[in-house]
Amino acid sequence: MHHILKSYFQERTQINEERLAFLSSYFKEIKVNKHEFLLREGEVCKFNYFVISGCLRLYHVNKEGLENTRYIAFEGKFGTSFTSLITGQPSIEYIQSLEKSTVLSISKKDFFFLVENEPAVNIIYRNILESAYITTQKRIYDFQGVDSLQRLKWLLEQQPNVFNRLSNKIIASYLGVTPYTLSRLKNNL
Amino acid sequence: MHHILKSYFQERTQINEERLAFLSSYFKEIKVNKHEFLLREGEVCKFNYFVISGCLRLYHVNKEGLENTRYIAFEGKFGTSFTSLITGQPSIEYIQSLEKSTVLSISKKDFFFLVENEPAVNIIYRNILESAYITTQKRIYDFQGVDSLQRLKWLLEQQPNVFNRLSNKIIASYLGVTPYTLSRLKNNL
DNA sequence: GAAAAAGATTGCTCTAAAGCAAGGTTTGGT
DNA sequence: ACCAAACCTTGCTTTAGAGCAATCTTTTTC
Repeated sequence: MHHILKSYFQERTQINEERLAFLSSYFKEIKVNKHEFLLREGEVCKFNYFVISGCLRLYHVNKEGLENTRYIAFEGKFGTSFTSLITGQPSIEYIQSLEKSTVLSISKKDFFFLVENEPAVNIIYRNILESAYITTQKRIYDFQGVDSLQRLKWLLEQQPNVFNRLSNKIIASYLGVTPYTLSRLKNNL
Repeated sequence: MHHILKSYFQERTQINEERLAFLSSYFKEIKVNKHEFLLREGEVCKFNYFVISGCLRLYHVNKEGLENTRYIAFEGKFGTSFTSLITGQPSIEYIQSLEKSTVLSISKKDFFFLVENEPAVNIIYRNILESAYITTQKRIYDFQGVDSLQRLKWLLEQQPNVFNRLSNKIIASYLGVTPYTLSRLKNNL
């Protein structure tokens, strides 16, 4: 049982060691290389991932071939394409590791079994959805109608990890600007 | 008990008449005029609303005074500032009726009581959060890096109610363009 | 550790959409 | 039904950021 997963549950629920050991038995540790894919567009997402080290990126490629990054899951966070996991439809987004990473993987079936039958996981799932709601509301309001320099400053303040650990190409696709523009913006910081 | 609320629960859960009657007793019908506010920026949100007729708009005003509309709840939908409801923090967004509307209101306390104690409401809440997740993922991917004409076409296809029932000013603030631009775009449809 | 590939920077040009102004239209209040 | 206020449209100007090309730098691979 990984101490990062343990803390994650203990910070958010009252759960005893026995239940923790039980539910953690459903997670399987996997190692992924930099730039490896855990899900590709068109595939149905069958797993939820909890990042132990490294990070996962959720992104979409539009018809013009333009990449759009929606979320980065760093260590200590869950990350998956919940839209595909929930609906069972093929995913429109990719899940890719951006660094050599270790993640815990749990199957969709097991995850939703625990959501129904293990109160702590029910709380965790609600928590994930609520956090996603709050984060996305913030992102919509802070991005729309705001110029790119302000968005960059927002990122620096709100998500310093994204700015410090990831390449400009990824940051640009997160901010919704071209790498050219991002490069220029950095001169104005 | 309102038949629209009844259908809402029956479509999403297995719930009997008795439990339905019980939980519906927590909702109180209120009438609001066009352009009336149910929540203003800075206030803590204390209610969840279910729209019977008319519609509610969730929007934010940024420091430049620019309005940004995030969500429209039409009849048969729940709508509130969940971020403020969940966190207990003052809301950064307004809730305003855009038409003469009838809504069912349930207090935050009662709502979360039912989420914990009435399985159907627990399912409904999860359902609301999951839908919000799916909708917002879609919106982020379909809006970012896409020009304004394509966004307008998307709206027409995905949310015809927004296009048909609301003023251009509101539609523009939903699409993230100025009313000038929207007016011109409509010539290119 | 060298070659290749991917990524970053910067000058220049181009374009989508913002911003302003003025005139026309619709809506709402009394 | 009338007046005021809000809203919509359209011509003109300005601007933020896209797109391309060339060069430089860092990272990956064998």
